[in-house]
Amino acid sequence: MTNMTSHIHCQNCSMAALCLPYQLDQEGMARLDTIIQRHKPIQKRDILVHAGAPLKFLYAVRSGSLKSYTIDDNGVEQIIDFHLPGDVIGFDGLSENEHRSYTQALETSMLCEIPITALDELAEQMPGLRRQLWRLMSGEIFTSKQLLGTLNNRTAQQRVAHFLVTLAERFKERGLSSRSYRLTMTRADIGNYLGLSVETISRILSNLQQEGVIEVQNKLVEIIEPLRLREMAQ
Amino acid sequence: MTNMTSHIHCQNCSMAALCLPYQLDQEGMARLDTIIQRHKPIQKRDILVHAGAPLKFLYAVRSGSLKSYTIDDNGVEQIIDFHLPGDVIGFDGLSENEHRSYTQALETSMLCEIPITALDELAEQMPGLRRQLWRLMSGEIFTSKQLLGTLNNRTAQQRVAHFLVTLAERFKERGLSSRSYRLTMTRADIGNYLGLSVETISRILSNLQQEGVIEVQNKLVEIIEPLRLREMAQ
DNA sequence: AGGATTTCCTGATAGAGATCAAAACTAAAG
DNA sequence: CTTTAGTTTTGATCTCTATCAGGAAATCCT
Repeated sequence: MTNMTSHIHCQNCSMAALCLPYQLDQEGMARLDTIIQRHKPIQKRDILVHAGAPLKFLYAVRSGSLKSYTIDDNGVEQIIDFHLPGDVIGFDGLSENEHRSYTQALETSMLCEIPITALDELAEQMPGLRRQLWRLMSGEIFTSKQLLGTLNNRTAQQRVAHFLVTLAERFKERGLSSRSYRLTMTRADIGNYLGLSVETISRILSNLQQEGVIEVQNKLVEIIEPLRLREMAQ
Repeated sequence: MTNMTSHIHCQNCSMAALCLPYQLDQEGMARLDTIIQRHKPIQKRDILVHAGAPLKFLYAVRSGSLKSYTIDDNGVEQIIDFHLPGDVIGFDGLSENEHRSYTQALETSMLCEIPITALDELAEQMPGLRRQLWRLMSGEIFTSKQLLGTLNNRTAQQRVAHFLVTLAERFKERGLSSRSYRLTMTRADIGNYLGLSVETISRILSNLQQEGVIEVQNKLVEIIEPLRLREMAQ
């Protein structure tokens, strides 16, 4: 074994249900597993993919978290996504065969590397895999369009509440606590993503704490009143 | 012939290059054509699909234009997309097998109806079709994420300029004039989509006209200085 | 550990765009 | 052709959040 993580397979991966193997049987998982490489862990601030680089692989997050962002004409970063375990990175690049955004680790993270051409061949033979690819892409289309609605016509407090609720839901899907979690991104990242200034994020987190809806201690968030928070998000 | 439009086929459709048949050969187009139904024209204000309805078909726009929107908990409409000829409607629903948004005609429009199950079977056999489906979905992911960046951290004028430029580009792709076109949506629709009030849209269109960048007369837009407009969009 | 750097918080001010209000215009319907 | 409903425009005011500024806390690095 050249790789200390080579004992990890789709068949025993806890994220399988969210990831590509969803609904595949044991044999299907085994076949998918053969084309997937376990990527060495990447460290905080490391960049996984650069915008413009040829798209050879999709990446599935095994552990940790990352952010994707573009850089506009003025050199300003615009965060478009935060990735958690089970998420697949790179779908936005399929149409042009190159990555359309940068993806950077927010903490030490483990990834699976999925060669596109092999995946295409496999999808031809496996209807379940094909359907799951459609599901994942479709879900990404839906969530990003829903986010549009969230950002438009909503106050700063509603946006932040929505962000916290959505994160909680995502952690729950992954078998983690939806009541308390750690933010791996900075306040500036959250602000950038939601179209708000750092100061506004900080103020609103403080307000939500004063109102007893959440507890915040640095990166740690505890949701005290989930229902009220959900109401605030509308 | 029971249908006055039954002589229209993918093989002679002017939108084929933007739509599903992209890169298919004559035989491929013919096969795709057999599963596609020509839908009867729908009138302005008619609703093509309701959010929550089971997703049996995708729709390709042949002519006309439509808007897609969700309705939030407060009953407020949130427009998430405008569809032009060649666009495929319904990808956001694949993940849950039901439509996630309402789609309404902005003017009399012609549509092609594509049964999902038949499309899946065809995609299994035709790598080119499969790849085009991926392209279209991937493109939709990219553009909606890019729009996020456009709405965040941008002024009202930049948003409107971006909207006008993007529309011009889309018309150009479709072989229409990118210099002058007709807006089929209301100012209120544009505002809703861009997260701005009707009044702001109206004021900014007036300003752009005063500055000589565009001419607006009711629904008709003429772009006088494309480069300056593009600059304004950043 | 100790200094350096980044991140976070809080206050004060200003400005972009929402909202309120009303009139002018356009399109649809009788 | 007249009426009516919907859309667009313009003006005045107000509010939310960006920006500027300073300091506190946390984290990184040697």
